[in-house]
This record gives sequence, C-alpha cells and structure tokens, in this order.
Amino acid sequence: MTITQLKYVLAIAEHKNFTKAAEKCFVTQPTLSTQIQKLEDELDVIIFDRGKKPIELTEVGRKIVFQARNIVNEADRIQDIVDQQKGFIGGEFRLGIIPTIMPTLLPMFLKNFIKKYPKVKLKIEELTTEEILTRINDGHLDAAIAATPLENEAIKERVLYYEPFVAYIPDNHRLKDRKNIEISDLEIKDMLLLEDGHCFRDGVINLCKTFKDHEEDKFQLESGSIETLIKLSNEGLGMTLLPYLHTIDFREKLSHNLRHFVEPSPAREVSIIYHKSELKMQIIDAMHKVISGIIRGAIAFSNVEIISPLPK
Amino acid sequence: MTITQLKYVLAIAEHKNFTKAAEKCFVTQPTLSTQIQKLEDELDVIIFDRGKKPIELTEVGRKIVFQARNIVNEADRIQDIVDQQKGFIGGEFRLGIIPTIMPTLLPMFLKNFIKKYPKVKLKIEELTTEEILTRINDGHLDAAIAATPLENEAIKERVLYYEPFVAYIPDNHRLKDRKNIEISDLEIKDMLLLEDGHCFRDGVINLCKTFKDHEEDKFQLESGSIETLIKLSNEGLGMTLLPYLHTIDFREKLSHNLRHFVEPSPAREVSIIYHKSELKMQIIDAMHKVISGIIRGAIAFSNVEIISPLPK
DNA sequence: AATTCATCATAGATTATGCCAATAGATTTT
DNA sequence: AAAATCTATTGGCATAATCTATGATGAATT
Repeated sequence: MTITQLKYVLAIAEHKNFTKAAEKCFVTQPTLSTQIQKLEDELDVIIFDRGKKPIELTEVGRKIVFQARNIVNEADRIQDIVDQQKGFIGGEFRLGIIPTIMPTLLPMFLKNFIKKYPKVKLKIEELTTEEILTRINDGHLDAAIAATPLENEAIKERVLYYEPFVAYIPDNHRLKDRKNIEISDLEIKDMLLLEDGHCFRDGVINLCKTFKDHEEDKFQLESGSIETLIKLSNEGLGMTLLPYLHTIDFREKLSHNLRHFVEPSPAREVSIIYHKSELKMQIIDAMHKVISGIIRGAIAFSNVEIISPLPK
Repeated sequence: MTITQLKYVLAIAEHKNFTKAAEKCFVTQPTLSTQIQKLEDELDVIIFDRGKKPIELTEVGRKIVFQARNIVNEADRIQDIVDQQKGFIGGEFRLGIIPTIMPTLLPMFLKNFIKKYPKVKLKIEELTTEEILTRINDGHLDAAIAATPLENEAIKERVLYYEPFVAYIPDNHRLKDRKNIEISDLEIKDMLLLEDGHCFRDGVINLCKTFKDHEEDKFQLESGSIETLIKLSNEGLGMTLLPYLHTIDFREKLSHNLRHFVEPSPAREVSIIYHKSELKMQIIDAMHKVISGIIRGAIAFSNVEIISPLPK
C-alpha cells in the first residue's frame, strides 16, 4: 500500500470514473487500473464495484476511502510542518467567500495580502455557506470566509470581525422619520430579502423571528444581490437590511436612507473557517492577521448582538 | 514521500542508529541511508543530525517523526478495516499485563481465548503500568490489562471487572479475631507493601490515606511479589492486602487468615486499555468478551468502592 | 441487429525505484 | 596508530510504476 495508491482511490471515488480520475492524477487510465488492482489484491477486498455505471464504492470501499482521506491529509501535513518550520508562507491556497461578503471585503484586503505574501497563489471562489462546508470537508477548499457560528463538528472558526446590520429605509416607509431603529420595529412582511441560499437572508429572518413569529411564504420580493435589494427598496417596495461594510462608501444621497440600530446592534459574526485538521495553518494565520488588521480601522462597534446565520 | 520511508524514519528515531533500525526493518543499512536522504531532499530539510552520537533528531525532525507515527498508524488501520469487514480476528496481538494481575488472570482466560481465536498470535509481556503506557503510545503494545482509571489523554479504557481487596491477617495480628474489617482499621505502619512501581502498592497506600495521613518512609517491609508478601506476613511481620483473585484458590490453612472488608469493599478497577486510535479493535473486543465472561463466574461482588491505582 | 461510444482491463515495452553487496569515509574507542 | 563502529557512496540487479496500444464489455444510437 502506498500513499500514491490511496490518492488514486480518492480520485476515483470522487469522479466515479477511472479515466477522469487519471487525468486529475496526471497519469494514464491503465496506471490507475493496475494500481487499484494491486491494492485490492494486497488487501484482498474489492474497493470499487465496476459493474455499476457510474462506478460505485463497495461497503468496505467506503470505509477505505474515508481512511485514505485521513492518511492523505496527514501526509500533506508533513510538507506543512516543513513550511511552518521554515517560516515559508506560500503555495496554492483556495479560499471560498460567501456572496454577501465577497464584494466588500475582498477589495479591502486582497491587494494588501498579495503584496505581503507574494508567494501564496490565491484561488478565490464565491460560494454559498453550504457549498463551502462541502468543499472544506472534501479538501477542495483550504479555508473560507463566512458568517458564523456554524456549529459544524469538522470545521474550526476564527472570528475576523462583527459586522452590524444597517437598515435601509426608503423615503415612503413608515420608519422613515426615525433616527435609530430597534429590532422590534422590524416586520418581516415589508422586508426585502435575498434569495434562498444566502445566509444573510437567514440571518435577517432569524432577527425578525426574535420578536415576531411570521408565517412562511409571506415574503414580498427576493433578490440575488444586495445592489438590487437597494434598488427595489428605492422603488418603494419595502425596507431592507444591509451588512455594515456595504454602506460605508454610500454617497450622500443613499446614506440619507440608512438607519442604525440602537445598541446592542444586531450583527453577523464573520470568521475565517477551515478544516479541523488545520492544514496550511500558517497561511490561515497570515490571512487572519491581515484581515482583522484592516477591519479594525473600518468597523468600530463594540456593543453588538450576534445573529445566527443558520436557517431554522 | 512513501509510507515505507516514514516507517524507516520511525525506526531510526527509535533506535538512534541506522544499522539497528535497518535490521528491524529487514533491509540493509544503505537502503535506509538512501531512502532517508531521498525524503530529506524531497522535503528539503534535515531530519536527523548525524553529527551527534548517538544520532539526534533535528527540531523539525521531531515534528516529522510525530506526524509520521500518525500516518503509519492510520495506514495500518486500513488492514484493520478490511479485517473487521471480513470478521477476521487474527494476526499478531501484543498484550501487556501488570504483575499483580498476570499470574491470576492469565491462566483463567488464556486457554479459552486461544481456543476461540486460534488465528491471533498473542505476545504477552508482564510490565508495570508506567511501561505499559509508554509502549501503548509508541505502538509497541496493542493493548494491556491494568488497574484503572489512569486519566491518560491518549488511552482508552474498557472495564473488565472490579476486584475487591482482601485483607490477609497473620495469627499474631491485632485484627486476628475480627470477622470483617473496615478501611478505618488499616494502619500503614503494620502493612506489608509491594515494592515501588507496582500500582497495587499505590492503591493500598491510597486506601490507607483515605482515613489516616501517614509519613512517607515508614513502611516496614517491601516485596516484589504477592507470594512473598504472604510469607512475610506469616512470619508475623504485619498484615497485608491482596487482590481477590489471588485468594480464591487458597487452601484451607491460608484462608483462615483472610478477612473481607465490610461493604462497600475497596476494590481496584481492572480494564483492558488501548490507544485512542483504536487499532485492532476487533481483537480488543474479542478479548474483552472472553475475559468478562469468565470473570462473571468468579467475582460476584456488586457493592465496591474503587481505589485509584495512581501514586499521588 | 449492427454500429458507435464510453469505459475499464490487459499486454508488452520503457523508465524509475528500491534494494543489496561491496566499499569508502568519518568518528570514536582501544 | 590501529581497530571498531557508523554512515555515505557506488554500481548493479530486480521489481514496480507508468506508458502506449489494444482488447473486452456494456450502453446508447443508428
């Protein structure tokens, strides 16, 4: 049994196809065939059921794949140990970011980060929280930035900052003349929400739930982006809530419509999250440092109440 | 990087000597030399400092060794998964037993066990608790039978039975005429103890401590075996405590000197212990089943008070 | 039913790797 | 200084991994 063989097993288990897996491993398909056979012979079990299309794992195959992932992860960790020892911060780093954080946070820290750590090859993807969790667990992401806490056994979180919710109240709205607003002012029925799948949507729903029960399916209008949300609101279709960072470079005109919450303001907790195996921890540390340094200058709230990003 | 190379690293780290490590790995010394060099080149670090005699690990080498042990353990686990799947109970199994359990428990279950699981090649060693802990952690033992609880982070315990302490009172002793005795009757100064290093000794000391503080170094006589303890006691040198199983086949003459404790009798907890990685768990399960089945017939106490086997 | 396509297995050749024996080189012990 | 004890190096051999080419199988298509 070799680590290479285990990597082949993982690739085939993932792609359910020898040919595609072979490509990903940068070898030919017969190589995979023979190596898998060798491993199966050595262990004297069948790992893959080639009878089914697409290929399926046998029962023991599933267990072996699980364990193989452990081993391969732990083996990758050795390079990590060496990098850490050398103080080397570099290599490929795949980062996921949820859509409601991506457009505001990324421009703030990206330039800074790549300047400070030029050897890190960042691959950034915009993904929903759900997709992020899957990909961190299967090793396709090294870390991600998302709203927390996530209560996920396999994933660790490190808080970057707390981002208050800010209300956007259109001119014709009943709350228009209030200087500050309170959670109890919120009514789910005149609240514009993001589409399903955004955890910011779930955060807002949780917030409203806190004070008033609501009937599902009464949401008026839903949108895929916060920019659209603001436009819909300007059309007089309701108020909405925005993450604080989205509001800091609002022009004079738009900022007229913003209302902050009375303290403790509801806020989302934004964290860098990663697999509990703590692979590439040096890079995660570096990124944490850069981001929280930058945010310290941008968000100065201290008294906030954290709203869960998870759907109930 | 291959699993084989990691095994070589572990062997050298253990023996601090390429030549000896090579023997243990059943290869020649040049093989180790070249393989270690290849690994060091690949990682671009030095793992072993060959300048020192005997060889020493570098700082990063220590971390690599730690991680290598993880990987090798996890890799061994794959064969385990396969065995488990097939219901195969076999292979080498290295069991440690502490001296005060070995002579009584072993004859009770050994024959039974090897008859039921003939494919298991048992290697049994008599070791102190301390030695057992070291060897379970470095992988030289698969499991052990010892007095618990041990409060060791890396080791799991599974209780086999509770073994009451029985007092052995020589004819001339102040407690001679008592039918049963109590913990408060015990005085450390007329108590014969095993030598240092036996956890049964520590258990007895803890028991006496419960009611009376004692000054160290007041122990009268110490012995390396329980048989000797009894003989010393017969010489009128003091009373002693014995584990229950040691007393069950006492002849008429000796059993005159036994006194049981009033309930709840002090007892030691005897467990099969193993590394938290749970390697060879099928065999551990099998052994647990056999032993606790046999003991059920031999020890029928229900109301006991567990005495810690750890020195304070 | 025949053909095409997709996919995994097999065969033979080539390359890379692991291992050994012999021996050199370095360091410590006698 | 010689002997002993280690680790490193070299060259050769056997094995193993991989490649190309091709075969076999089954599903989809004509």
